[in-house]
Amino acid sequence: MITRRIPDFNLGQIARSGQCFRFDPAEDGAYTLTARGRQLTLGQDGDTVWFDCGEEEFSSVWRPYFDLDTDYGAFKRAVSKQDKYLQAAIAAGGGIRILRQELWETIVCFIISQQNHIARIKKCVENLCLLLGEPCYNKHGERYFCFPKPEALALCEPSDLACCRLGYRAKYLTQSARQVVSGEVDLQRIAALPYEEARQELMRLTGVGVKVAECICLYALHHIDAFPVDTHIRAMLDKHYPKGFPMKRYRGFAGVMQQYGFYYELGV
DNA sequence: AGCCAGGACGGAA
DNA sequence: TTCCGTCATGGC
Repeated sequence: MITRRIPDFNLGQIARSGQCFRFDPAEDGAYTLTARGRQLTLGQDGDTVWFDCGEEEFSSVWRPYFDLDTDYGAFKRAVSKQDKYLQAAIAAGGGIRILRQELWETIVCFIISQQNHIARIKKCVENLCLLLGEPCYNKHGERYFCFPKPEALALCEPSDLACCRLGYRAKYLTQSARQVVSGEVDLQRIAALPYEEARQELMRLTGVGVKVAECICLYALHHIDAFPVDTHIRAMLDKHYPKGFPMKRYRGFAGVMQQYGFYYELGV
């Protein structure tokens, strides 16, 4: 068991922030997270966070996953005092962090996310893991399912995924999986590219447009200057930034502000 | 009971 | 280029 005092960290906010769809509520406000081929239970009491794992796993996996070496207070202090909207967003969701999720998993999840509700996205992802994910066992001997590898999806026809209720997105997944397995799209290479080039390469995948590509850049590749505009952010921009969002002020980390805004717009 | 969701695609103009 | 109809599904 690892415990750390972590400022600007709120587990509930992170779990609800819509970046990762594999947080499940556990006992006493704790969460079980399935990610990076593992399953972790973690919880929080005030600014003290506990991780049910050893020191080595914490340092090599979860510290980078939750971006714990970054000072989010600095991001928040960069927000203009006159910007009442972002100040309120930070007051509501200042414990959010930009995660470092696996690339392939993020591609699949955000292809599923298009024209879909978060609650149903979670269900679709869960269905997919049950159908095609490898069964694993956590440290308590409980079975769970890892995220399906591209090879498993590439072997499927869209009709094979019918039980996952993905709708028209099923064909996007099988097609993208084949592009990855064939090497037509090289994820290893994309992971090493700068933001603009990574975004462009990701958009070669079937079912990945500008918005989804930017989500992947932000939530997997940690290009925190990516600024995905979905319906919620569109509403935020129209209502509160009719003259345009102050991108220059937040150059280099606008994606963090996007995430505060998104969470605030969700109204949770 | 509809509305709409973290949009993308293909074809038309 | 931009614009528009279409695509599945079910939570709310």
